[in-house]
Amino acid sequence: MKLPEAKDKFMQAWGTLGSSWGINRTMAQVHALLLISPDPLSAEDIMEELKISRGNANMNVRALIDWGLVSKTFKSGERKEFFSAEKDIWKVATQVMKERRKRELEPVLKLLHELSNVEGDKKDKNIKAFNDSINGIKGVVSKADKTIETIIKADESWFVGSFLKLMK
Amino acid sequence: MKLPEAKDKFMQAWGTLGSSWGINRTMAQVHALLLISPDPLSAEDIMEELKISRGNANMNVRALIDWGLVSKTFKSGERKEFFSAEKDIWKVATQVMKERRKRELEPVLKLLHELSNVEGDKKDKNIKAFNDSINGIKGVVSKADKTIETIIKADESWFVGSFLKLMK
DNA sequence: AATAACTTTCAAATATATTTGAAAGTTCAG
DNA sequence: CTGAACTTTCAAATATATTTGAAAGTTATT
Repeated sequence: MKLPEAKDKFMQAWGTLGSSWGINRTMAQVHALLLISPDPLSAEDIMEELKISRGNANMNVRALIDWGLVSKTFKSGERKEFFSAEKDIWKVATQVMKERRKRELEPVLKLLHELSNVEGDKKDKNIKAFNDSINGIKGVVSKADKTIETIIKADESWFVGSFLKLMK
Repeated sequence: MKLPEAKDKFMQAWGTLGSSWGINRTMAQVHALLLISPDPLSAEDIMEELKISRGNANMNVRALIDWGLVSKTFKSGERKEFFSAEKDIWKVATQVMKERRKRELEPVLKLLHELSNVEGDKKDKNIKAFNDSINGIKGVVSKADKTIETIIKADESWFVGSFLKLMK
């Protein structure tokens, strides 16, 4: 397969994967494009490669910066901004985990805590079923939360090298 | 907080969480409803509780069955179907991981493999950047894939009890 | 201070995803 | 069989999310 075709398939696939994980398709495609570019790209480059408007390019690049996956760079003598993506995929993965943990897991945990004890007769089977569910979910969600925290703090070599051995 | 309010907040939150993880909001709400119901519910019950149409209720219940999270049950003397959700949250979590792995991770891995070696001069920096990206991603994705596989095979007590200790 | 080179914003347009509801399909009791 | 009780389907309607592009904003240069 030639490079242009491969690039295209990759950006497509990254976009699809992103959108099934709650990340806007175009944002994921911009990310893919920057990931495989050896040099930083300008807004124009992005608009052109992905055939998207200036506004769209701008918004999605901002979002990626907000997620900590992309940063601005400057070329001497050029006034416009260039963008480049973090190339270390392990860092990308931990950064995404960190953000999603903060944005989604933490609020859910907070709510689950609030829902932990409803008023009323603990013998009522509706109340009992509810409390049991909430507690079960709370257990698994907070375990997942702590696991992610540990993974984020661990370094790549640990993950790559030891994880599977430890799990045996 | 009283039960009806708590139920409502929970179904709401589960719906929101679902939709940021690529699961249709209503499907997640139906799931939440069944999770906290001590007894199986009929299509009518679901329609009424969530104020959704028959078709919608039917489609989402089917999808949940398809995901292995909900099953049909019957009441003697009743002709209609009742539905109940798997109550063990650990099983729910592993089931979801299993499905997403199959539906999303595996196809991406297959593609990454195909993209692994593009034709052309390995010294060309565009080709080099592309190959490096793809290989890096392939490494992390397949590691994640294997990790999920291991977690799925492990049992709950392992996860709950030993995971954090092992990670230290 | 005026202009040029750029970036940001956001209301309107478009595209995508979900929901509805009525018709068609199925199953079962009589 | 037939009709009643139920489930499924799917085209059209609705709701939600994304995209556009032109105007407004910003910043550097002369």
